[in-house]
Amino acid sequence: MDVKKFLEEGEQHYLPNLSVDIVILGYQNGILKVLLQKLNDKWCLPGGYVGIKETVTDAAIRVLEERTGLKQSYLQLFRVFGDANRSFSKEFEVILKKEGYAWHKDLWINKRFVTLAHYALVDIETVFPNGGIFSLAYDWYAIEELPEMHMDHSAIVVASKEQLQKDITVSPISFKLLPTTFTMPELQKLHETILDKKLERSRFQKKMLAMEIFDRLPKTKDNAQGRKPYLYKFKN
Amino acid sequence: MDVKKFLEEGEQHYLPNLSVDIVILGYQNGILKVLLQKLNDKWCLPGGYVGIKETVTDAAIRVLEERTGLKQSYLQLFRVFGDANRSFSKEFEVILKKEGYAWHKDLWINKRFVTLAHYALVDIETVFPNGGIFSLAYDWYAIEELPEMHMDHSAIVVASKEQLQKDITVSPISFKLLPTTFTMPELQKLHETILDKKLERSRFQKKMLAMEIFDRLPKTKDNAQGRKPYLYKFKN
DNA sequence: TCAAAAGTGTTAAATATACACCCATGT
DNA sequence: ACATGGGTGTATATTTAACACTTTTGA
Repeated sequence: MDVKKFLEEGEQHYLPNLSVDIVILGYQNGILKVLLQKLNDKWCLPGGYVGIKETVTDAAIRVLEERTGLKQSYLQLFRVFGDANRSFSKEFEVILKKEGYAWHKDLWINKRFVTLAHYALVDIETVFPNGGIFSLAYDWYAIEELPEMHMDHSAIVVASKEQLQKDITVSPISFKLLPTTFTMPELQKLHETILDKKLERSRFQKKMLAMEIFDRLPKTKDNAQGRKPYLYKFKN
Repeated sequence: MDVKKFLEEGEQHYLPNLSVDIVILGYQNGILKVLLQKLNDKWCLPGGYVGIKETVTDAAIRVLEERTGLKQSYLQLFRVFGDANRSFSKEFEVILKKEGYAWHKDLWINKRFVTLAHYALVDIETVFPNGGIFSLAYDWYAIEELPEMHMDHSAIVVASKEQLQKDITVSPISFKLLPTTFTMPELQKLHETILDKKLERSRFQKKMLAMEIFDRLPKTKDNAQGRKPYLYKFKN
């Protein structure tokens, strides 16, 4: 869809005042990262709108696929941001005027939007990022070193991390951030990164293995020195 | 606000396609109950819409107060129901025609609505129920014996109970369903009702007291026989 | 053969569970 | 005084935590 059509006809296709934002989380070099896109001079979360005949869940899946190329990922609605003056009107005014589109204040995208905030866990190496029709650029940012972001989007990122911290202690989902095969030390490092604290090696390993959701494969050899750890993959 | 004005001017005051539903939970005679209102021939949840300049949270608080008279209650958004064809158009058609209002299919309330499902915990004795402008009646129903309900509203009730079951095992909120003072046996009975299982007396008591969030008062005497249990109230 | 990292075991502490015992009250 | 229900203690099992020991590997 091109921008002109999106601006003029969008309100016929999407529910007004409702958006879907996705904190797409990846993990690389021991750092938790978020996929952001540049809009005007600041950054924002990948997002989109809910089609008039589209389920909210389907909208989130679609947006995630549009931005990453991934069809199957862990995707979870975790909060609703519904402040009374949540609006991108200022941002759109600048960018649309700059790009030469006919901006006017009654455009549907200028309205107040309640957003359904999701987070997604992806294997960063399998992602083919795509910035969408408006953004000038996209990039992965360390979640602890966010750039200046529009509106409440950095708060949404922070909230997603807090939610993820709760979720991984209850439910085994962290491996979704890793390649299909990984070692226990790698999984432990990931947990430590998410939880911002050291975990005890023996206990962590036992807890993970006790769930019996991982299959042990032969060994890896990517370590500088010391014993080579086993590789695991998620069962089924 | 009267019905005519609500129908004609509502779309100027509320966000379209977005509603707030609240599962208002009370506890009486050892039974968990939901406050429902009658719309046409079936029942539905108390609900409302989000004012154009109103926070989502404020909208939920307002709806809860409108229906119960309560200003301070435990209120929690727990899920979003966003199916593509969620609409009350059929219900509104019947009821509005019956009541003699000018119904037409393009009325804003006939559209598809994404609903933000909340649950509230209230002391049932302090509630002054109010059915709102459309309903013919309101009543407390045992959560296990729901009447026929509109659309997905019974699914929302069921989902709220599941959420509550998770929440009370993690966070001490159950007492919000009781009067300001209560006994441990009463609190235990409440938990058993919510969780649908028996709990061991000694352990339950110790767990509750270990949290140190309740103050022990003198005794009660409402028991038929046996030793009188202590009364407790929530600290602060 | 030694250091580093991974895997496993062993013991102690903390929690959870089951049940027993004592206390207060009405009949 | 005894049956009933409430409060507390105790002994056991289970889970969590801390740390030690062993194995594998590269230098």
